[in-house]
Amino acid sequence: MARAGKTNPTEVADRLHSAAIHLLRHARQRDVLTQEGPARLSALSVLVFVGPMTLGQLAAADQVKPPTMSRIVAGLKAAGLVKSEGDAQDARRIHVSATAKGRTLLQQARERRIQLLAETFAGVSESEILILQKAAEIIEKAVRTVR
Amino acid sequence: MARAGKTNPTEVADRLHSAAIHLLRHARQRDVLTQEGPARLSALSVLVFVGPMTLGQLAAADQVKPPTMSRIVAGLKAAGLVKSEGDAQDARRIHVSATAKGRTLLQQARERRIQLLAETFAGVSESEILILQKAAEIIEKAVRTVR
DNA sequence: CTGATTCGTTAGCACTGCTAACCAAATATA
DNA sequence: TATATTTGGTTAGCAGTGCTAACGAATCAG
Repeated sequence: MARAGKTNPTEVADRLHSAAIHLLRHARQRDVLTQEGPARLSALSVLVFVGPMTLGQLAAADQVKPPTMSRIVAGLKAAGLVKSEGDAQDARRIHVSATAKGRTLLQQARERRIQLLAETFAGVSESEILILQKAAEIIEKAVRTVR
Repeated sequence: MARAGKTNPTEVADRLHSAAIHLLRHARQRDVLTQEGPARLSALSVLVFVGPMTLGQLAAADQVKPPTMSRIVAGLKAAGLVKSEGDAQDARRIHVSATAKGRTLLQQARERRIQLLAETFAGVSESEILILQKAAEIIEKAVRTVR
C-alpha cells in the first residue's frame, strides 16, 4: 500500500471506499427505526429536497433503473408518503411528489441522523465537520461527472 | 435546504449519507464483473485481511445476523472461494477461511474498484483530494470510536 | 399513416437482510 | 448422573432492492 508523502488518488479512493462502507453500516443501525428501507428513504429524500419529478428522473437521480424505481415509488405510495399525477402534455409521464406525511417521516429520519451525528462525531471539531461537508460535495460532483 | 454560512449538522448528515450511498453505488458498477455480490465480497474481505474465524465471529465482524452469514458462506463455499472446518474442542463451531482462489478473486475485485474510484477522482484538484483524504480519516476515526 | 423511440410497468431472477423455530453440542445444575 | 439451560449454527419463510427482458401505450419522425 503506497504510503507516499503526497496525495495518492488510488490510496484516497481505497480509504474513502472503506470509510463509506463503515459509515453506512453504522447508520444502518439507526435507519431501522424508520420502518422504511434505505432505497425508499433515498428516493423520498430526493423528492423532498429537490422537488417533484417524473419517475425516470427520480430513477436517474438515485442511479437505479426505472423498473426498480417503479417498485420503490409503489411502496412509498402504498405507505402514503408520495403521490403521483399525470402529465398534461405527455400522458406517458408520471409526476411524483412527496406528501405531507412523507415530509414528516423524512424529517423524523433526519432527526435520528442528527442523533447519530451527535454520537458518532461527538469528538469532531467544527473545522472537521466543515471538511466532511466539503468532502460530501466533492464526492457527489465527481460521481455525477464520471457517470 | 439551509444554505447558511456556518455548518449545519443536519445538512452535513444528509449530504454525507447521500454521498456515501452514491459513492458505493458508483463503485459497485465495477463489482458486477466479479460475479459475486457485495455481502459476499465483504465477508471474503474480512477473511482475507483479518484471517480465519468462526461463522458467528464473521457475522459479528460484518454486523450481520448468523442466518444471513450462514447463507453468505454457503454461497462462497459453492463458488470455491472459502472452505470450512470443524472445531476439535467444540463440534458446534465452524471455522471459515479463504481459499487461494478466494484471495485471488478478492484482489482482482479490489483492484478494479479502486481503479474506478481513482478514475472518478482523476479530475479532482489536489486540494480537494486532500479534503477527501482527511474526511476519510475523520469518518473512520469517529465510527471506530463510537462502536 | 407507419415506424421508431420513449416512458413506464410487469414478470421473473438473484442477492441480502430479518425473525422464528429448530437441532445438536456444550455447560450448568439439581 | 440426569436434566435443564445456554450456545452455535441451520432451515424456513418473509420483505426489500437490484437487474434484464418483454411488453403496452404514447409520442415523434418520416
